[in-house]
Amino acid sequence: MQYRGDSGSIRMSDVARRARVSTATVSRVLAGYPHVSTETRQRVLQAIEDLQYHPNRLARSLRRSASKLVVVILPDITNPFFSEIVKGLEEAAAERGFHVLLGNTGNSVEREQELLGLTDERFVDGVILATARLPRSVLQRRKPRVPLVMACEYVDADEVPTVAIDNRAAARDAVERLIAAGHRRIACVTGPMEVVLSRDRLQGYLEALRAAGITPEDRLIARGDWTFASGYAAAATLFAYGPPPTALFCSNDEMALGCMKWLQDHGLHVPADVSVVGFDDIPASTWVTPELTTVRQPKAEIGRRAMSLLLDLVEGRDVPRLRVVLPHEWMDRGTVAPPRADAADEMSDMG
Amino acid sequence: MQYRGDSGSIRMSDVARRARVSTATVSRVLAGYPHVSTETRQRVLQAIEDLQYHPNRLARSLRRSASKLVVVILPDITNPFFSEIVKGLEEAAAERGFHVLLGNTGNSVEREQELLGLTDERFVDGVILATARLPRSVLQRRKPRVPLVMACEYVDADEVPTVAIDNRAAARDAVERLIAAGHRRIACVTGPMEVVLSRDRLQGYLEALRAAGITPEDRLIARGDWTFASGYAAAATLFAYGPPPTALFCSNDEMALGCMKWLQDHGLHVPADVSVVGFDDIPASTWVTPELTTVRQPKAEIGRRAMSLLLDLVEGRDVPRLRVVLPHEWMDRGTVAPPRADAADEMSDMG
DNA sequence: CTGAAAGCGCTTACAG
DNA sequence: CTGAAAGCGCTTACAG
Repeated sequence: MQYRGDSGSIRMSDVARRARVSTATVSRVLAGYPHVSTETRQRVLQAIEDLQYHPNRLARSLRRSASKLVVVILPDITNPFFSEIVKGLEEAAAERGFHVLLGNTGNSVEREQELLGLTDERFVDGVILATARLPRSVLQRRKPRVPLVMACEYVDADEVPTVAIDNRAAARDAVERLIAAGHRRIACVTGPMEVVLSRDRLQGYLEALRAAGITPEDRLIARGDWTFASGYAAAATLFAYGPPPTALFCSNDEMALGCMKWLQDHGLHVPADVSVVGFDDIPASTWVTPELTTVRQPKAEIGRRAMSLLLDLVEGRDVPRLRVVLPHEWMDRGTVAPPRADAADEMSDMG
Repeated sequence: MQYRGDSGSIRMSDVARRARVSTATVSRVLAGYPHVSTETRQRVLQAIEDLQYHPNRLARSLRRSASKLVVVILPDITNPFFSEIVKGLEEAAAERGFHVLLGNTGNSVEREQELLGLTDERFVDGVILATARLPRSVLQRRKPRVPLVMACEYVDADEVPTVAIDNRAAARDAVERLIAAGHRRIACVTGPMEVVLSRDRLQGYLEALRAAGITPEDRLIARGDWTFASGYAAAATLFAYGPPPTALFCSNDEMALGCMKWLQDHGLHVPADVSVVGFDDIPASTWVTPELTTVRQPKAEIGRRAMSLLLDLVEGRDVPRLRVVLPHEWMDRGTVAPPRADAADEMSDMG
């Protein structure tokens, strides 16, 4: 194939020979080092141009022991939530002359390990971890070869730098809004319980109920796995028996959309019959009718802050705080309304 | 920070010293080279374990002049279409012992150049290009340092390896279905005209119309940029004046969803009043009600084939064909119906 | 079975 | 202003 023809890859020494200088000089020209005579510089530049020379980045990185490369480990690029996070990460990296490469784990622990391996092998200067399926014991045991910052997720370990919102408070807020609208039979669709975020959001839900004097019911808590399909299935479960919930609080938007679909498929109107609240504010939350009411995470900002924290660590700067908590925002759209009067009646029967 | 404490990174020579062997031997153990005495192997393994040694991948790659790393350049990870492509790519890479890292251009030509630069600098062994905003002249002028395969997109250049569907045929098929359902006033929402894919799909649309003896009307062609918002805006344009279309053929699903939203917001029913067809078959196409009828691309398969083609080139294997065309599929869901009788009447007036 | 030595392609003190 | 030389951390013929 024509692509194998690079066996004779051009090296710096080729440029040096052509320009009749040493490689040291070529290197200096490339680095923009000031003390090089204009004439020599010209010759070198010309030779580089003639030869279409590109420095070997592997060699450079090895020598400098810095690659100016950061890897971002994502659980699932399928999840639109991460798109904006990545945008923020990339912005902040570009500003400081770093490249970012994305590693997709597809929720596989092995892939996550493999990608973290890239950092053990010092192939990159730093890593952003936007997932943590890896048991936290493993994460703590690792002695990081390069700086690591967690975005969105966190581990309880004291010293892992993290940028995220307060998930518990955000969930509590959301459920309080439902309660304020008059709901009392509020169901919760959670994410996988192995993920701290899911536990936090469930926690917030429970806190809000208790604070309002509502006793949580097991039957009103359904577990999903973040996907649309799992939201759809969760709704089916929640409406299977017993007095049905009048509102659903979902741990992410995709599951909330799944719930809405199930409700529509079964002749229930949102929000007239059932209110639905999501979490994250992904683009698709405004693609449906009615548009989804949700808790917005400042995604781009999380990305920017996480990257800038990481690069501070990479560059050995002084970092004031290792944990950054960003504010969430209530996006009041079309899926929350007061419960129907008859639902309220039922409720007073129960009370 | 604790993270800077790696100044004294463990090298192979440390392992060698501790195991009382040469680095050559350590390297052999690591490589699983057979002719090493069991005893020596044990000592080396123990030393590696004790020291928590990880080989420096930069050094290894430099020496071997192969990194076992492939970079995938994506226009926009926001686009769910690419998620499944990536899944296929990763599967095929993993099978053959390669890592894949994702590079997101965010539709920026500069970012695309930068990422291609990574290949000039031989940081990776190969590259998959799932976008090509770069003018094709540039792409052809480049003498690739490492193999490159295009996925989905293509350039007319004869010799760039490509895996994709036949976009023109797929679009023609879709529009023929609408015609078969009785539609004659069919609008088209295109992607950006700089992108070949958009031009191909528009071409297919025009071919289908002409083959049915329908004269294309400029006013029924609206240009979008792949986003939901642009689909929404396109619908507004198409229904602004003149006899309204009875069906919309959209160059991707996200724009189709935007059109559906506009129609719903304006009291028009899909598909009773207007039929809508998308392209790609992204997950969200089944999140809405009714579910979107669309043209499915075999995304995972495109990914797998593209990667396996790339790795064949990387490994210098013989490659039978440089261009692979995969079949598309018509996903008949809920957004296509015959036009209303009155719409048909209007039409005969025009005919 | 094992080691000494060269070399992958750069960069960077150290001289001059 | 410029070059000779050492070295980043590996791997791999070449000897023995």
